[in-house]
Amino acid sequence: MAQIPEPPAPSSAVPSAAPTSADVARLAGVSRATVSYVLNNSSAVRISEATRRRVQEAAEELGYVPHAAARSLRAGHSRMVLMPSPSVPAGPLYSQFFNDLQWALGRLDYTVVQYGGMGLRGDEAARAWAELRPVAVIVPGGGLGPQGVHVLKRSGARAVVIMGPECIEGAHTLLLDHGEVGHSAGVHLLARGRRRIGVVTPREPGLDAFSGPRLDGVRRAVDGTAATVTELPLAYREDAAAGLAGRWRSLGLDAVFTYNDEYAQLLMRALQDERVSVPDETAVVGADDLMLGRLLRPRLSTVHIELPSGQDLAELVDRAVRDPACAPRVHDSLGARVVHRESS
Amino acid sequence: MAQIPEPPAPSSAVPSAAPTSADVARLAGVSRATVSYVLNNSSAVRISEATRRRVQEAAEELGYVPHAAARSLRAGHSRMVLMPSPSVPAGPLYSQFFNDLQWALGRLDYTVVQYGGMGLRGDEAARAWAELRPVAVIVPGGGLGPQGVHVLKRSGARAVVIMGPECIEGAHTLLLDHGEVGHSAGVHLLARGRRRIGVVTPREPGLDAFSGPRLDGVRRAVDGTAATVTELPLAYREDAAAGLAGRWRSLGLDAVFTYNDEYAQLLMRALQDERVSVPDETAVVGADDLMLGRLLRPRLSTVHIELPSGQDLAELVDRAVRDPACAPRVHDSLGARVVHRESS
DNA sequence: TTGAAAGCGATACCAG
DNA sequence: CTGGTATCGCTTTCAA
Repeated sequence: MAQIPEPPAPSSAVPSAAPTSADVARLAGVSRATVSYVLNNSSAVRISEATRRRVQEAAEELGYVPHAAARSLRAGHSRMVLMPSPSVPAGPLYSQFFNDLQWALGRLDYTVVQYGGMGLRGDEAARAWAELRPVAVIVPGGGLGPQGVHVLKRSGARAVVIMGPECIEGAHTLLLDHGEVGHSAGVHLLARGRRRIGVVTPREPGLDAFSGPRLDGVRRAVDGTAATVTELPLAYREDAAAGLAGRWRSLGLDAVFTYNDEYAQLLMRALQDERVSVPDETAVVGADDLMLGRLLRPRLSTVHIELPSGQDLAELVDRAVRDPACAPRVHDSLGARVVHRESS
Repeated sequence: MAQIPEPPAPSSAVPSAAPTSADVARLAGVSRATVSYVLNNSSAVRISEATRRRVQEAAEELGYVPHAAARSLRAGHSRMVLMPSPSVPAGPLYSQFFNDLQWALGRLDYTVVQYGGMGLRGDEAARAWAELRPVAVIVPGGGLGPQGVHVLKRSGARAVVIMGPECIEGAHTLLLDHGEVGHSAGVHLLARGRRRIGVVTPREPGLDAFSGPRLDGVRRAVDGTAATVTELPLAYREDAAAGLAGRWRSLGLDAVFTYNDEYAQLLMRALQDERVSVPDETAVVGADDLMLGRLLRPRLSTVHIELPSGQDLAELVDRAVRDPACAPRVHDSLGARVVHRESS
């Protein structure tokens, strides 16, 4: 099967096809098997130093890069940990967590891949993720049913970790009960003697998954007391905040819990521009304990959220991967506690 | 073809291996080829309605999920756009951009994958990325040489887009010259009559790639004038800011440009706690035009950065993929302009 | 110590 | 209209 050599490609044009291990083998004058042994440092077999060097030089010269898909197809598994990216731009809290996690999993020799699920919902998305045959999947936020988990496991995922409000059959769950966040805030405000509590919820779409439970948490806290809860939808814009602040006194509230510290900053600024005094007239409590809260005057009281560390989650994933028999557990995480500063 | 129903699998056990197209074919009583035709809606071939339904039902029943690696191995290409994730937690500006981009590429039927390169540098990393055989690679930040670009192209990447300070042979480049950011700020401060300019640079590692050029930009702006530039390293912590503010008057500065709005907020707060008046005694200019700047009092002057839209970049990628002959171009982007508010 | 060859799962060509 | 079959690039067992 004589092969006509291709003409040398012009240097700036599209380079000829990527070299395969067969090309390396040919150049080194050995078989593909030998190439594989050398390049993977296979300990099951001893290769002479001379051959080893010839292969390595050939690989270097051709700029050989192994084909991950072919490899994992053959191996029947990969070390890819898949993490669908959230559909809304993540906050600083999440970014930090994700970075830690990525680093920690990297140290354990996993490859973290953040995948744009794009519009697919729940069990639909699970199918798309399963096509990649990841060894583990970490799903931030809910929306994945037992069906989806099953699909993933069937397709080879040895661990499915859900970070969300409810635990799902078959999956490890990091129970992130955002209700606790609102609840803490509510309890705190009640204890400070506040009775008419406003709750700012973002008008921005996609945040409902968090803001809903946080609101409910406040409701739960005041349940059975004489206090009231008023929902205050607010877009993250100056004019919207000014509007809300403008009719603030007519609302007759003596406290407000905002979705997070950023909304608190927005509202507090608008209230101050309206000469509504904080905390005397209205107490303000934010959430997420961002740095900016410490920089406000008065300093912002906030609900600190203790996420599991990236390190911890990485270890959980690794354990589950190595021992798939290990029963999916529910981990009650997300400690929420109020950091009392000056605004309440 | 009577099929003995499998006993219901124990719900919590590891499911049996993922079904392949061969399993579907067997259950439907057809060949694997037919399965492939049906499931891909192949128009090159006509399949009877009856067969079509049988195949689809079989696939449904088995919970068949195609194997992406096998598919792209066979096809010789994928529609994966790879984007190495930055090594430092990204700011809000970048998050927003990335989300747009992901969405826009999704609409063009690409799959965006953010990949944790983890510690590998430059051309080393390129090899790791090339293993995935992506159809395009978008690299935020520099650090990739012509070699790396070549490796990627050889391995099948039809487009390599670099978002960084210098243009690289063979790659499309979005020239993000952060020097312009500092330059605008410097020019602005000079025009406002300031002569002794401090520049806050983050002590946090990993931000040097941005803060260095921004600092140099200010230097360039004052070059040939009587004005001076003083670098002020600052960690993003309250105590560090208080320390800097404490010795502020001894520095004898009449203006400061901070790395970004967040550092500006941190410093401004500390200055105000020290009764240093802004802008009378010291003008403050931030960068990135974040919402928080508008909420400070005095309102923060800042350098607004016009990133290319995710939409635009997605179209650039798509064009380059469809027509690889299209010469790599350098796109001068990142318009930087000062938004003058009250702090300067 | 090295080589030949059998697949991994999906697709597309060419016969029937 | 449908079924064999070669093939993508790589790993690994078995023979030489």
